[in-house]
Amino acid sequence: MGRPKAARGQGRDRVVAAAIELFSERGVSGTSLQMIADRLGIGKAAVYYQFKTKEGIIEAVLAPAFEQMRSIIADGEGSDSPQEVAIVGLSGLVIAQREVVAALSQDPEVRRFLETHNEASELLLQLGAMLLGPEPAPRRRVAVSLFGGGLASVGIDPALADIDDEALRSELISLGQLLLTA
Amino acid sequence: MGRPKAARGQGRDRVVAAAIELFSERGVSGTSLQMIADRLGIGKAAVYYQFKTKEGIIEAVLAPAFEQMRSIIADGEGSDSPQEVAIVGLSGLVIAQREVVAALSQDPEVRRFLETHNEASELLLQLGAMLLGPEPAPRRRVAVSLFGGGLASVGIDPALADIDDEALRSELISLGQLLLTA
DNA sequence: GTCTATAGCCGGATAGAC
DNA sequence: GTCTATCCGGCTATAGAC
Repeated sequence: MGRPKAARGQGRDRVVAAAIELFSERGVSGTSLQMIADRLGIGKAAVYYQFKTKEGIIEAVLAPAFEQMRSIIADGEGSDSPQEVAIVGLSGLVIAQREVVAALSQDPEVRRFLETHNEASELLLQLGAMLLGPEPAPRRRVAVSLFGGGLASVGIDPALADIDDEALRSELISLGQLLLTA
Repeated sequence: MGRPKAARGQGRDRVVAAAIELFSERGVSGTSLQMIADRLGIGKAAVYYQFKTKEGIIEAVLAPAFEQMRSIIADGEGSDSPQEVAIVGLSGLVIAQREVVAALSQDPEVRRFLETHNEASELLLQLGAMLLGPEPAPRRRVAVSLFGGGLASVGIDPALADIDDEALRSELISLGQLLLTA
């Protein structure tokens, strides 16, 4: 019992925070456990104490974003406009987790990770379906792909760093509606 | 003299073609020279005969895309609507070089490459300026980022594989105009 | 919880035979 | 132009001291 409960998990959280920074700067493949350890000022083996494998770190980095996606999907199921829910929800997700979303959707290593984790790919498919709606025409399908890919890159675009979160969020929602109701 | 001229450069071209495939599947950091050699059925040292460094391969992969960007910029300079030229030109670029464009704009290793090659970053800045126009409002700036990032991901989206090039190109142009004139 | 040390593998890159 | 062999360094991961 030595230590207060509040301290538990801090080590893990610090590793995850450093990993997010590095993943978005250098990509997952370009980030070594040594780099994560160096950024925290600890040794490589100390990182292994928190996570037994690099894949475990990837999992922990992605977890909160997937949690938020689950909640968007749940919201959409009770709604009469799932598309609207998805546009608003995903715009909020990008704002809330800029770096994570970038790593999430743009990194090839993460794509490979998803291929071996069907529950996660399933979430992405469901969100895609919400945006597409029933029997989408080619134009809508292109628009969904454009919006999805664009969202991720907006999250990390340094050229937009001066725009505050609320303004960015409302622009994204409005541009999403423009694209997907065209 | 032994060999017909047509054969010259074939070795290099084969390496570049294999590299493009692998870069878009696994990212630049996730692709080793051994993988490139294996895909061609040759040894690693044979790849080094064509390119002295991995960076040389990256350069050769990106070169045609940058060439096309230069030509878009040149077209825009004589036009009274550079924004239109950029939308049409970039949509065509995505179609012409789907995999290259993906690696180009989404890979962290390529971003690092660009930081050390100012001529290339300069081209991207000029294209960005063409899309933005003079004194862009925040909404336009977000739209440009969304369009740029979205374009790249449309190029590699397997869900759009059944849409033929000409249809995709015209949808992209039309969606680009919608976004950027809003 | 963090360290040093080490195992074992794979990375980029080079030399030299064929 | 392709090969084998090799160098050296960095990688993930583990073992064991503190």
